[in-house]
Amino acid sequence: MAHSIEPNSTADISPVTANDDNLDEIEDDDPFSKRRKMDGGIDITPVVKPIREPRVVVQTVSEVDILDDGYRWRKYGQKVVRGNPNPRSYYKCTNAGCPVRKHVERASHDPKAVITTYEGKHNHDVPTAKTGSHDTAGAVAMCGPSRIRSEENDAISLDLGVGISSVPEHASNEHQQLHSELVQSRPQTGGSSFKFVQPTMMAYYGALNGSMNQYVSRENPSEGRGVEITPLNHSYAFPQSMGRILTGP
DNA sequence: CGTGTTTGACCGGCGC
DNA sequence: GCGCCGGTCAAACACG
Repeated sequence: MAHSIEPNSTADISPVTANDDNLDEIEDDDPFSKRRKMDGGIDITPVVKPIREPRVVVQTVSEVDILDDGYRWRKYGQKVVRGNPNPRSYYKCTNAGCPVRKHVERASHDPKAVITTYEGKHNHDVPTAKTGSHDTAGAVAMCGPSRIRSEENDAISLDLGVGISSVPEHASNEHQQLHSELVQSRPQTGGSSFKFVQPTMMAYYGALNGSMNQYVSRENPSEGRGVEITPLNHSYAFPQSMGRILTGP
């Protein structure tokens, strides 16, 4: 049992929009600021910062936990959390000034299910190739679904459209959050209560920062739970990753 | 040499 | 007030 993520019984696709009334205050400056200063430093974080980062949870079925979304991540920690024998890894975007973090953990009941939680918005373009070492010449200033690059590896490619360029000057932050929160919350202990969306075929494109969050779900929403409906046979453009996007407050 | 990973410790929040 | 748990930092280490 554990926290069963069963879209089956619960509504899997229900726009939650929990508190969209306040979700707006997205700080595009620096959502995260170090809050603690241990070495005698004075904490310079006067105001309470209700961290309201857009949080996108993507569940994928894969043997690798590396979801290659085109960005470079640096692991900064790993911890075993309760309710899950598998350790959770913490990553940060290596781009300077990019506050985006992501947590990766495997579902306790599904060794193949990888839950990736993205937090924050990238304020830069995708570095393109990871090892290409080529500048971001082709950084694709995309504003929407664009590339689903699959590193011919085991890494999964996921495109979380980002790019501040998408939203030129509408920094007025309208309620541009991911309304894509789909639901499935489990008020249970040790469980995780999150909402998830399931694009089924991993075709999800969410513009974190922007006014656009579009998920493109290929095929109809299967009702399978974590189902690995993903054809692991093909070296398809999208590898074995069918993901569900979950977003939580 | 530079970059990224690993690992232990520490801090802060929350619940009891 | 105490203890637990999640999250983050920083030093050391490994690899390319």
